[in-house]
Amino acid sequence: MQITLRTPPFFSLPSTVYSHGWCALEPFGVREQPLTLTYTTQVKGLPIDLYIVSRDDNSIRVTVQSAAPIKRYDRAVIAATVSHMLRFDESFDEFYSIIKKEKELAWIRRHKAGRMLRSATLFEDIIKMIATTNCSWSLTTLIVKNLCSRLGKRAPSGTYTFPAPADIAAQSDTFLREEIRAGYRSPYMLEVSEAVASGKIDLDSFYSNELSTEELYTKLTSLKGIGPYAAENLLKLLGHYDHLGLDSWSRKKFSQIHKNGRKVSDKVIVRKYGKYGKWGGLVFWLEMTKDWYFEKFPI
DNA sequence: GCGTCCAGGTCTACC
DNA sequence: GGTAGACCTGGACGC
Repeated sequence: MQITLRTPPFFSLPSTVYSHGWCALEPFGVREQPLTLTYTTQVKGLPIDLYIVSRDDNSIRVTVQSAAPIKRYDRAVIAATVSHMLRFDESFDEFYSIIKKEKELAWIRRHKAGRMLRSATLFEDIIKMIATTNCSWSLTTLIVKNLCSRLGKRAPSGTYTFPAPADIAAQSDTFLREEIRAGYRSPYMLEVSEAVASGKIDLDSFYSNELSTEELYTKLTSLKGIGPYAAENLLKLLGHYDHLGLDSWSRKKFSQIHKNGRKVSDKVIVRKYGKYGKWGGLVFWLEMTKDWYFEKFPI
């Protein structure tokens, strides 16, 4: 089955796929020539593989592979999932209008960059974000890979879906520590999974337009294991770019780009992007990753 | 090959 | 409110 979706203005599949490290975390995958974003998910319990490619006529084509026929009305569910992951529902007109005034940022417009890839659900993004904290990228990929292969559902291609909240919540702390290699993050992952699975937390409410960035930040940091770094980067995946989401890598990169490698305080970095208002976090991230758009993606 | 040290972000206890 | 130490792992390094 194939689904064709119209893309919004300023959309680029390569720029979205390589916007950050998410495309290297299962159940995402990337194939080259033509660039294809793959993702394993499920509709009504049926595991499916998605293959997303760009077309010349401002559209993308999604090829769906499944072990059983997909119902016609499930096409809308799949289309909504893809639109959500590629941020079709967000407008970047204001962002492009602001950066238009700056020559050094012209490349962003040229590359149609700015849309940051996200998972099918906020739950998946939260667990993945916890897996990025206080460890190497190789450990992050291992934890996520283990979660999928041990607790996800197998799709026709042999890849696995990301586990549902109840699937993680049903596990023991020991299992997550020893089999998933999540270490001390295990109780954090369990707590979030249990809260979501039981309905104690409604993550869909986090997408509400009525919530301010600060209200969302408070909600996110109230979750165990989510501190300033994780919350600020999750905010970006929720469409709020007011905060920078600083971590050791981006601090170092900033000092290399702007201060000749000299150490800089967070206050200095935050001040520099203050002029971009609510888009400051996005300008910061794009500046830090500019070389990815001109050289090879590092992961 | 083995042991040691370090980096990484968040939580908790303490001042 | 600010700070120190613990948490856990992979990788780098020295022997």
